[in-house]
Amino acid sequence: MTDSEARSRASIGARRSPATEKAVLDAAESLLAETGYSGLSMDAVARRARASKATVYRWWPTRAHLLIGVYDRRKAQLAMRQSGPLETDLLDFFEALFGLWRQKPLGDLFRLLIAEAQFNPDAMAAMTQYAAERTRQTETIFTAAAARGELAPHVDTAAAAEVAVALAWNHLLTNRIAPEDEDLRAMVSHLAAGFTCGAKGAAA
Amino acid sequence: MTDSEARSRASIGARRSPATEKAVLDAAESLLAETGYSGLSMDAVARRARASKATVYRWWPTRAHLLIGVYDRRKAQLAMRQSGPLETDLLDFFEALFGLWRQKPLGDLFRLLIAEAQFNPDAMAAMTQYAAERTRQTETIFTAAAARGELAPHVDTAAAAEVAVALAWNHLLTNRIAPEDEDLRAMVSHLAAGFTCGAKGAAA
Amino acid sequence: MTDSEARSRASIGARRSPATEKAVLDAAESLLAETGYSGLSMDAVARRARASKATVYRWWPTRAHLLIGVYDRRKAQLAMRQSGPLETDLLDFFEALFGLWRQKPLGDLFRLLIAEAQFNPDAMAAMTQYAAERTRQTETIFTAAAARGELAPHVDTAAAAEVAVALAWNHLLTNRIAPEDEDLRAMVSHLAAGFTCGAKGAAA
Amino acid sequence: MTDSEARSRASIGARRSPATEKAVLDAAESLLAETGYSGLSMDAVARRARASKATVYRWWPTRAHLLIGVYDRRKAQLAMRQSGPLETDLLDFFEALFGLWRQKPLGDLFRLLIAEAQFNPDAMAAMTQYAAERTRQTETIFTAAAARGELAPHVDTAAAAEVAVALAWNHLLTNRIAPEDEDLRAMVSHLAAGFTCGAKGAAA
DNA sequence: ACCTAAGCGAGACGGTACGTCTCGTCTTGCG
DNA sequence: CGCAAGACGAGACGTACCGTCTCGCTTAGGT
Repeated sequence: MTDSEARSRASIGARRSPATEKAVLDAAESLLAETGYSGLSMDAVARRARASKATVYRWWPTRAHLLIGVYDRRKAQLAMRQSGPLETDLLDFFEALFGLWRQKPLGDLFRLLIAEAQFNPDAMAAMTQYAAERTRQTETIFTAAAARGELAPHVDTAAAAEVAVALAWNHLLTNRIAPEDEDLRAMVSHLAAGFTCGAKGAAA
Repeated sequence: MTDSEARSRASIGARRSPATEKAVLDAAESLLAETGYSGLSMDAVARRARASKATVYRWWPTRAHLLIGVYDRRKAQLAMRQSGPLETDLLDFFEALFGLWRQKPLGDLFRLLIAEAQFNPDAMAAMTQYAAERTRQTETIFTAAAARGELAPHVDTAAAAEVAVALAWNHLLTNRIAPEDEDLRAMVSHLAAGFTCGAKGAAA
Repeated sequence: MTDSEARSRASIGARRSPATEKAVLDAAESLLAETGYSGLSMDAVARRARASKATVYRWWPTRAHLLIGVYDRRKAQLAMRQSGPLETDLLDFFEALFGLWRQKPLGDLFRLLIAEAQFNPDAMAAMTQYAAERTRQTETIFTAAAARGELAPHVDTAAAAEVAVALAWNHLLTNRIAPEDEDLRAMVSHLAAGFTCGAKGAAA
Repeated sequence: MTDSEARSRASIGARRSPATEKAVLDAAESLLAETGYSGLSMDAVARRARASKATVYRWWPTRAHLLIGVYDRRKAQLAMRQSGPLETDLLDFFEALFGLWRQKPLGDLFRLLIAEAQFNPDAMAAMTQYAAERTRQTETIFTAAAARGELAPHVDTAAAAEVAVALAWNHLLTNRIAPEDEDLRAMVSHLAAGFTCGAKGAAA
């Protein structure tokens, strides 16, 4: 956004200005990248976006809303493969997810969202909704495995997805999403064994 | 007595004052309980503890250090029973842990510690250390089950403990630690099944 | 530049609040009267004026500016009589000036201004400007005396005024502005003699 | 003062340590030179002198006492010549005095002493005493002139000295002690004329 | 030779002011 | 009416200095 753009962004009347929205979210994102979450103040965002504080507050009442706004623009789809066997699919899933989180600023954004959710109900709602979506998506790995007869009879696909997601979060929140992690391979192997043991088509 | 308290708080010379340390941590804890994390400002703590800001900063350089300080005083031991069978032990574990977290301010304290760890390396270190300790403790459930021959041959006790802890965290961070949760019972049952399936002594 | 002009014309923002200005100067003045210069802290002024520190700092960047602000509101005109003879006029001048300085808080205000000027260039500028004004005013005593033919031929009116003002300051700074001072009368008599000796109309 | 000197300066028993006194005054003086009066804090002096704050406070209860202490070590004698005529002697006096004040840190020291005296009674006492001494010294110029018959009959030597000193102060406090000042020459000439006019031996 | 008393460096302590920053609200005038 | 600009009250930030205190030491001078 250049200065002249900013200057021309005065008002479009009694409607929300898309140019301002973009300017504000751009400012928020660049501030996050440059100075971290602590640098994401409403003042700084307004200043950098050449927006008035009133405007920022009108559309993003708290800094958590800004975080969510940036996050929503950025959140990416994860390509899920369910070609089997389960262990391979699970490893693919974890590696794809960790790879996504390793891209700046996606992983940090999600960490911050989880952290913010511990204080802020709005952030909690946004985070919960996203988590549910991700869990549902993850569940497809297990429904596909079930269709292939790989799953043990006791396995509930939703519960299995929750276990996988919980482990992924745990790694994110404790800074263990580095690539080529041998522990990750062992963990996935162990997990798959628990879900497939006793199934007829296991590891077939 | 106020007088002797006051006099003993006056000064003990060029050594750290234990009375002040207690006063500051008490103040921090009560502020956390009353006004939440956002109310835990260095100013407010110093004011309530009748300590000078310099003293607070001398020993607790950031608000995260205060959080860790309060948390360290409060962190409780969890009574672990390994009488078997595994499913019962696991349910006991989750219910005891969630019960602990439901006590004010323990659960919030740990949530805040995890959240703070996402920005603050000191908090991350404290949190990581505590998490490791808790995971090791949790592992005993599984080693006992293994000794009883309940565990499936593929199960690694450390990995199993990590799964259990990750699930517990996930529930805490998404506000699902309410008592008498039927989902919890189902989850534990599902988990135990994965760990025991195929073992000779399973559900014996 | 057209660009900056355009931007500056786009919006002028909110205006300075006169009520706040008065409240701050009132607070500063009352604090000076009650607790002296050392009690004139920015914090205390903001507190008493129910103004935010940012506001105080916005308009009075240092406590010297507050001092100057209070002083500017208070500085009084001195009624000068030039009815002659010079000795009477001079005595009138010193007694009127010392009388003014004896009124709380004027004398202290000026002493503080002179003291502050020894560290602070802003205070020095304000003080210098005021001193020049006062000296010019004082000079009228001597120009009137010259018009009446009372002055010795060697006397430069500006230099004479400087001598008078320097003596007045000296008395202020060494705490000798008490009323009915016999020394003052002697000093003035001596001074007048030096300025008039040898003049045709002297003491006529 | 080297570090080892400082370390060996532990104590000489139940009497005041001259080494410490020197170290403290040296520290105060160098701080004044480097950072001005505002940098002359008790903490900084103690730190630089490797003295304890208690020791500094024991012997110099306020920072004004430090100022006076430094000033007393530094104050210099002024060589006074009374060879006549008065105008030359006066010009010599002013030029010698201004030359002294122009030497770092003497002029600033005296300005600060006068400023400090406006708040602090101790500083006022020290300053008053020094001023009296200087005035008495200055008076010798006029008594010598009187002995030579240069003085007009109305002139009181004490009053004349006060006028001279007041003018000198005025120049110091308003930053007009630069060398080779033509105004100074005019002022002195004017002053001398006032003191000598009508005397038999004037300009003899 | 011992004892007492004071001075000493060190630095923790309760306070409080510093000057800056952010918060969320409000006001002003342009488009 | 939305907008940029920005003043405002409130108050936290982290640093610095205030003056007081205790600590453990060193040493002078009296016993």
